[in-house]
Amino acid sequence: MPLSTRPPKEPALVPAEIQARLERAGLRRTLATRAVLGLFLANPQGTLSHAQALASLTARGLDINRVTLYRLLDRLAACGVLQRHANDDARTWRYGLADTDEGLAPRFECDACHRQFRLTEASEPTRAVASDLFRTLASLGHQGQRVDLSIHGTCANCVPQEPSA
Amino acid sequence: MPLSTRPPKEPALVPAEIQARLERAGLRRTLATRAVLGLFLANPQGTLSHAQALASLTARGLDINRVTLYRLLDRLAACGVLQRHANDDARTWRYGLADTDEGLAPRFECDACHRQFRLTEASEPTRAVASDLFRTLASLGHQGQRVDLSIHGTCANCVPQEPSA
DNA sequence: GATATTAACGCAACTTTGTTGCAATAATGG
DNA sequence: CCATTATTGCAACAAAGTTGCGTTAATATC
Repeated sequence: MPLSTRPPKEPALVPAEIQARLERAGLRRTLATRAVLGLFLANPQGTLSHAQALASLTARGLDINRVTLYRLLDRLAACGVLQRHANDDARTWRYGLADTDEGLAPRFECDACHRQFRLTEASEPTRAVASDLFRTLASLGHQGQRVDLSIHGTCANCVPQEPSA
Repeated sequence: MPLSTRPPKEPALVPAEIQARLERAGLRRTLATRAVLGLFLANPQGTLSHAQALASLTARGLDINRVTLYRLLDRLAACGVLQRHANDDARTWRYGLADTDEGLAPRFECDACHRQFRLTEASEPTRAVASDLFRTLASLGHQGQRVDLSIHGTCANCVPQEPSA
């Protein structure tokens, strides 16, 4: 069941990899940091906008200032825990857990409900294309560094054929 | 020589495909429309932000209102002549000629000079991945509609090893 | 060619999203 | 416990894009 609607569970254990990045960056363990991290860990393939994250936090009773959240998300992205990218449908940023392994998974966004998640099933071909592109770029004298693959469409929940009610 | 710095040439002939789309959408042939179209046709693989387009127009003596340009770019995107996508480095839109054929050309953006262009050379393996992704999505119950592939890196002009001066 | 219709334009005001300055607070190390 | 300094909250700011509305000018029709 992809794109679950249930709210993410409590903080959860912080994976060693992430813990290490936080420490290396000298980030403190504050209430906000743990809550936000918990948000992303509860749905590792999903992405959240600042507004969505704020709403989730508020919904669970955490009264985090909007500026604080902006800065926290920035910080987490800066130290490599989160990955930030532009939302293609609005002038906003979207954040998701950074790939800890080599996994370069394409992002899928539903144009109806605007939820996003990573397509880990397709990370293999994506990797292949990435290296192909890097080769092509190199032959032209350019230097490729980061490949970003995203697919827009309609998710299972929003496909008209499937009433699901 | 990719990413030429020279200003695009004059209006140029409007390809039939584009002309058809303009007419189908009932767009009028105004000074602004022709000028903007000329901008993109002069560098078919490149993309322009609103600000860049406005600067180019102003530079060649055309005093187009900024709101008018916003609306014109929207209109051209709406009727399928241009393609709009979010700029990954700033909260802005970027416009480029829409692919007329089936080709899904990845976009390359130089993180140093922020110029962008389409990598037409790499469209073959990319095309394969697109249909592959659609299959994967379908098997999960989702419906893929549009694939967007972008690469960030450093372009030949900005690679430190190559002085080029 | 004159006239009516309406897309396109220009201006000003507004909205959304994100950022900055700064004083107050609270993790963390000793 | 105390000092240090990352983090927070507030308010004010800034950039990019949008909306309302009266005016201009393509296009169609006579």
